[in-house]
Amino acid sequence: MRIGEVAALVGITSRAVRHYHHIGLLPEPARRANGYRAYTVRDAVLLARIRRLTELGLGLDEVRDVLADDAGRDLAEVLGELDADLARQERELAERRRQLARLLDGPLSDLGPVSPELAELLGAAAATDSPTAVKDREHLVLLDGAGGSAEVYAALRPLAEDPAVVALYERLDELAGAPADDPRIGPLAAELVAAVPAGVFDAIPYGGDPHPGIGAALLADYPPAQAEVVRRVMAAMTARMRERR
Amino acid sequence: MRIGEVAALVGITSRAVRHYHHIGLLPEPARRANGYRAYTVRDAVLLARIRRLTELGLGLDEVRDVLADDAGRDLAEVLGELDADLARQERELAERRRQLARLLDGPLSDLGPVSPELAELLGAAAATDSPTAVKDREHLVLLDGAGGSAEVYAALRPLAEDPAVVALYERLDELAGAPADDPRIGPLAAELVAAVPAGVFDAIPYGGDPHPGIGAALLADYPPAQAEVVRRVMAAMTARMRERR
DNA sequence: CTTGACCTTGTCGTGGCGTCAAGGTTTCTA
DNA sequence: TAGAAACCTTGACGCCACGACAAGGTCAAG
Repeated sequence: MRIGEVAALVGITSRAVRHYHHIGLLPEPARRANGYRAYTVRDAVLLARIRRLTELGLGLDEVRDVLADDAGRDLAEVLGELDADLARQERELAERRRQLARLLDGPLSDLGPVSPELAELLGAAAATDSPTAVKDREHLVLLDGAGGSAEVYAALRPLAEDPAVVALYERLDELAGAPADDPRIGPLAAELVAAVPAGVFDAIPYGGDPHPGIGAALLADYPPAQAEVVRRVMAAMTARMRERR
Repeated sequence: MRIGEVAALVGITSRAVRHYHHIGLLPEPARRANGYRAYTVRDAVLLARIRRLTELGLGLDEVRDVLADDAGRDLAEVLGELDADLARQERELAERRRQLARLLDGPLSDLGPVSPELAELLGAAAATDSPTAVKDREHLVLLDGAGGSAEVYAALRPLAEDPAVVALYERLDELAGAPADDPRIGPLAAELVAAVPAGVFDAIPYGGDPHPGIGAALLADYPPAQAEVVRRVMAAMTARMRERR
């Protein structure tokens, strides 16, 4: 048989057969005078075994191992491992599908896919065009990906529903062009801190300061006066969280 | 933020972030004086979205598409396709696991994993060390991989169980060193053809001659006298099968 | 001043082949 | 008898999402 014939017989491509030669899985057969490979029935039988094993999901080097020790004992062992592997993959797949279903079930945030808990919180929040409010929500989305906790969201719920919070955001917006020593900074920071429900501090998982660069980048994201407010609010909050421990 | 910080924040590796830059999925941020990349919160938010999408199983170019059209419409569409794809993969996985279970359930042939139907037939066949019998079974295993039919196996069942067939194989063995004109060839071929149950011809799916090289290789697998017997048996069988159509 | 933890660019490797490229051989057909 | 179609040969690159390594430069702490 020529290579195309043996390949068609066992149901694979000639390229695959050549590949098996290349990696030493199948010995090179004799050649005809014109250089064509001349396959025997034995080669075809071997190829058929290779095909069945690869179709089960074995890698080519696993196939080589199985073919090497002719004993069926090793085959059973490898197949056992393979089944465990497939079971694991199946679980992962099912898990991803569950995540997907949860995403498709709820409303799709325009900030991308988020956890259903956060999506619910964002949906409950008062609608506003305030730029700082939008930024704040982006930060929530960011933390959501970094393992945001449903308890924090629950604790934030009353804050999100409070219509008064919109006014606070708007006062923050007004500081966009203000200098870093604007007199409105102090009072606004104090009011913001006071607005945060006490339960939030208990819910936030406190795992030590992560990286100094992150806080700096957060502040760099705001114009000077706003950054100063944010700095004060964060300082007050971390201080209060440190008290708790 | 430096690259390691933003990577840790969103839960990926710095290498992945650089990769996203390389393929244009994430724009290169500004550099500090020392050449380090300086990431903003916006970058982190983008990376978090990328991470969530890739974790769902999207490819990076699909992620790019989703991020490109900011509309949530396209996202739902892509996620729908993705779910269909995952469902397909899940079915394939389950199918492979079923095959595996069937293999592990029955006895493992020393010729490698075969369909349970063929395994059953081989188990029922009379035990023998005859080389031509072994070869014959290898051919069955080969055809099994090429979509062997359970009906053929059922039709062969009485032949396999017949103790007289062992004697036929042994007479074929004896022709190993004989010349191509040995007088035992004719009678043996006739008896072999007569031994094949009529039902086999109905069961064999006849799809025209596949490739001439295959038959030639089959004959080349035998010494001259045996090859002549095989040639006659096959000629008789194909002739009878052609009659049927 | 060293140590160690970062950062930079660039390149190779992964798995199982698919897909050209640039030829040579064989066989069928006009 | 020529030419086209269908084979075959070796060789090399592409895929996908990075991991691992090399060979440096940078920075803060002890």
